[in-house]
Amino acid sequence: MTTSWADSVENAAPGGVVGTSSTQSRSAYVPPHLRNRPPSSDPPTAPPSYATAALGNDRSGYGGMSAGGSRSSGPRGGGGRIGGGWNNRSGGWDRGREREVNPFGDDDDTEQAFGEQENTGINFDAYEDIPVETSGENVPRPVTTFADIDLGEALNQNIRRCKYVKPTPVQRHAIPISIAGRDLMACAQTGSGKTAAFCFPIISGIMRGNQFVQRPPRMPRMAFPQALILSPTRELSCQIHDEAKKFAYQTGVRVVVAYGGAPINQQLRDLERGVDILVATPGRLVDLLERARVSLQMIRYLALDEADRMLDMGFEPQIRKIVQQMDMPPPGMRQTMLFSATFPKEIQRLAADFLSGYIFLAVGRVGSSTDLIVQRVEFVHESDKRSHLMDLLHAQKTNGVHGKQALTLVFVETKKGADSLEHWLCINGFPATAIHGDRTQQEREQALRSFKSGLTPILVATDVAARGLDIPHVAHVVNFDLPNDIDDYVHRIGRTGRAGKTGLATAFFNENNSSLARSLSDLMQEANQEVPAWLSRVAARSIYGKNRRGGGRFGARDFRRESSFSRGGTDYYGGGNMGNNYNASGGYGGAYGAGVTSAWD
DNA sequence: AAAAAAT
Repeated sequence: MTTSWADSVENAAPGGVVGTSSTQSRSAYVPPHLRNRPPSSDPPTAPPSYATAALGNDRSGYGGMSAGGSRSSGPRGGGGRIGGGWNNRSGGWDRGREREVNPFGDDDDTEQAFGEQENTGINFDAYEDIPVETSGENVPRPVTTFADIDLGEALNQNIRRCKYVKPTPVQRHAIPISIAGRDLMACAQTGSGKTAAFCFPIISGIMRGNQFVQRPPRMPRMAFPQALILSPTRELSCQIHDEAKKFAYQTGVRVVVAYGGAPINQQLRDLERGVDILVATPGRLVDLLERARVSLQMIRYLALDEADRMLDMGFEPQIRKIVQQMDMPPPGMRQTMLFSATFPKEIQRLAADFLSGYIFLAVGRVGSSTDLIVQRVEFVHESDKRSHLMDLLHAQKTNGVHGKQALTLVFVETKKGADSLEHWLCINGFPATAIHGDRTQQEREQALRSFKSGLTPILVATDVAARGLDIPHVAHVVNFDLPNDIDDYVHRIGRTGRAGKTGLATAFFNENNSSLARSLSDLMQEANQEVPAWLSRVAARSIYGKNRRGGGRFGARDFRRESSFSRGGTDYYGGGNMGNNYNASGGYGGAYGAGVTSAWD
């Protein structure tokens, strides 16, 4: 057995790791990001607060719902998987059968692994004064460090391996809320660390709860996940799965992904080996439920990423089926977390069906409100779009950033449009690829890889790529065709300007987009962007209403406050009896060295 | 009207 980098870290980490059976001597190697850190900066292990925190999510009372009777005081699933302690890594479920793949890929060559990460130069100052609004009853106080909450040593190690030093604003608020067992509707720009915000509490909760959770009924070939994470696209589910695997590494918490377009057999095998957290797209999950290969009766956590999309017309029936018409415990018996950058009122109203006594959390729109993304709108007739795009691409050809070609993501309206634009770009000497829902899953993943690697630095995409995908180094988002919904615009431009980096978003506007004029103009104004005079004129004439968010710093407001406190929509600090406001500043004091980053997803 | 999501 090779000495993994992870083992070395563990050995180097002070604080007395409980349950580590050190049968062999390990080197005392300290990885770069942990050097120069005083031992005292490590989170203490298992402070007394842990016991009380654990009560917060004690939803084990729904025992009556499942068959099979007796409460199990021991670990479930056989094999003594958890063994009652944090950080039990070697015992149990994976013994002999498979070695858990190190998702950090740093077993042998740590330096190289970290050298490839390009997360220096993060502009923490840009996040200093992010406004935060919470509403709901008894909102738990936010934390300022990961150590303020005991997530468990194994998870803490993974947080360190990810080089997350400070929680992001959404994490500071969302993690204590979900650790306290509360339902949550969270509005925060993708790229602000949402994935970790719901994964950390889930993983931690599964680890701590395992010895209390009822053993699932003995049903061969039926999987009983404790957490379900749903997302609207296959690629996003993959991405969440990859992230969750990192966070869950050597915690004993098993993460499996299931989505369409890929052979189901491997997914079935993965499920049979055991799953605690299932990441899925809705269609494939319904399939698995109908085949009776997955049961939701042990679900303790439900997370919907891009929740407003999941509840819009296209997805709502499937989501209702999964959440309300199968065997999932009802609200109050499970913990539900909804995340998105945008949350229209009407969707919030729908979402209330899935929640119980929830807390609404809004973190100021990072991407569009901090000048990190420069937004431009140009009037381009339909017939001129291609040559105009060509001009843009020519102009930026020379602007490669540190040797790497700047990536350009071009959004179009239709799948056909994506194909034809890709073809046109290619025959005109621009290395482009395309992604849309009519391509095979292989083609989709290939396109994404080829784009990320810079092999084809231009990606033409439909809205399949609009949400959630984290593609580093996207310098330019072009809205070749503007969407009809301003929320889609927000998600699209959010593919650039991530992790504190700057980005450019160019929109081609013409008479077909007049319905968007008003909201686009308002949005840009709020983000301190230069609004062209012609756009202001079109917006002023527009018969379409003002941005339904009512302007301001948040992607949405708690609709529950709307009726009693609607005074023009800008009064976020109006002193409603259920509202709380915090200022998120104070955490990013600049105490970071190169290569150390916060948890911007 | 379009896109996404099961086979």
